[in-house]
Amino acid sequence: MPVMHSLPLSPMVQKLKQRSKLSSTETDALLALPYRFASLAPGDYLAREGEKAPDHCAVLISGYAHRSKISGNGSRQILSVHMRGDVLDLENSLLEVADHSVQAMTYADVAYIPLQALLDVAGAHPAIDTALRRDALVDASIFREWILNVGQRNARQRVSHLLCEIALRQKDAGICDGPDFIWPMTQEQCGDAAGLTSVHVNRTLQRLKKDGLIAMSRQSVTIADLPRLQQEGDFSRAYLHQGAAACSSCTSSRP
Amino acid sequence: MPVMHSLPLSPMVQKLKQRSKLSSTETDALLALPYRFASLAPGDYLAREGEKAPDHCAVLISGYAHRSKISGNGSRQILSVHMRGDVLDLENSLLEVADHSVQAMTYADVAYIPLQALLDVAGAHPAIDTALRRDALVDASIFREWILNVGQRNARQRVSHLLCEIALRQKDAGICDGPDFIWPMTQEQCGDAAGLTSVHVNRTLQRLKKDGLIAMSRQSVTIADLPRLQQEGDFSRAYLHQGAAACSSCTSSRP
DNA sequence: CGATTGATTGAGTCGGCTCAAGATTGGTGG
DNA sequence: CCACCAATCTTGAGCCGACTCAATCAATCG
Repeated sequence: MPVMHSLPLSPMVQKLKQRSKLSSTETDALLALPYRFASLAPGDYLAREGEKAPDHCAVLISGYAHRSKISGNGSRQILSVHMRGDVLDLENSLLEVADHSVQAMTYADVAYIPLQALLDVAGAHPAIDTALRRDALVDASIFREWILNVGQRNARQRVSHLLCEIALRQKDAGICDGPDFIWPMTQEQCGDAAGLTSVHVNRTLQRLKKDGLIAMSRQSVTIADLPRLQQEGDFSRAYLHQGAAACSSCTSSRP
Repeated sequence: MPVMHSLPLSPMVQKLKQRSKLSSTETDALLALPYRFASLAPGDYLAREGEKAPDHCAVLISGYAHRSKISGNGSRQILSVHMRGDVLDLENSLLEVADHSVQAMTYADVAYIPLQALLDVAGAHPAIDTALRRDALVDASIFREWILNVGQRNARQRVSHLLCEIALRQKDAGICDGPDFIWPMTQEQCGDAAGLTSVHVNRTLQRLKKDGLIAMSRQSVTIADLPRLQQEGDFSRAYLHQGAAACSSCTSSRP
């Protein structure tokens, strides 16, 4: 279990600071935002496709969540995966009606911030406004990479790419550091994220194990050979738009 | 052929007004923005993946453009299609380095607006800021729908869905009205957008024709049976977020 | 006019799906 | 502590949608 911060919103602030410069005044303004705390169980909804958009914005304090849409024939597509520090509902809140659902994937804690309070703080501090806008743009960049992932890559590449993204983002978020990281999804969910069936995900993961790229236990994954997994998954971290802090040794090689 | 407005930026203003309320002062401020006019040929780049993000923002005045990314094995994924009135480069400009390319698909006219000028106008007029932010969120919503499209639907559904989206958006943009609309893409590009090969797109289109859903000539498509095509393509226009201009909780407030 | 790009057609192949049956695992209550 | 149940994971066999590889036809344009 992740360590609980004395200030629940600090993971969010930390994340925003990685891409945008924030003064201590601005940091304090964010940390002082009002919020309502809630604990969620796996499957609990933060927003529902088709319903009126909520008038608050949720920040993930611990645990994992995902966005998803359901197609007409009933199949589910997972659109993104979220973790500690991620801002979840600005996407839906500023539009009239939610175009996708947001659900907890694990037990999770969230802070609901009244939308108006967040907008007021952004209005008072241009740097915060920029930081939030940039955060939304990075989300959009990740969506674009996922279109490429499901549209152009084969099963092995898709699964490898997803593994790399979750691992890298956990590292960036300070959730874990070494080659081991938390794998919050079932194979079914992994399939829904990659546009594959769970059966095929299973077989693909087995092959990755056999080839010495990863090792899995129930709740976590060990990446045995990150450079090779990145290459296999055609993964380049550029789309995550993490600042210049990126270590060149972690960057992969896409021509 | 679209009528050239005396004020080149008016298609953009028109589009923003469909989702956000703008006063005449704000409208005038947008129309008075400085810009540099340019004519592009098919294939010309507005931004290149991997290059430093441009310091201007492009507005499409006429013609069509698309966003794309190239995968490691050289295949291209088209991420979105754009038409008259669309704001193109805010996505890339506010981040350090472009994560995708933007190219003209047809002969096209664009207005390059200096980024700072646009940001200044947004800073001075909260409603414009909201409108631009909402525009970016709608783009993100379309990305999400495309993930669902390539991830969960079969070839016939994907192509039908794409046809519906282009047709509906052209109608919303006032480019055409009846069942006929402009089809700006080659079958190759259609394939890259849908995650299919051009060969399979060809066969899929033929079947749609044979089934009486569409009729095609070189540069345009006639949708013979829109309701049925929408049903075939599992298309619901909700994700385009048209007609949200009355979102009371959003319009009045914003930093 | 060739030359080039885009559309069309055919035949053969395969990656990932479907369907169906077990094997593990984790949680629950007696 | 064990029995039981519900998810989840695993494995096998067969099939099909979409791809690949080629060749041909049609349109556009210097």
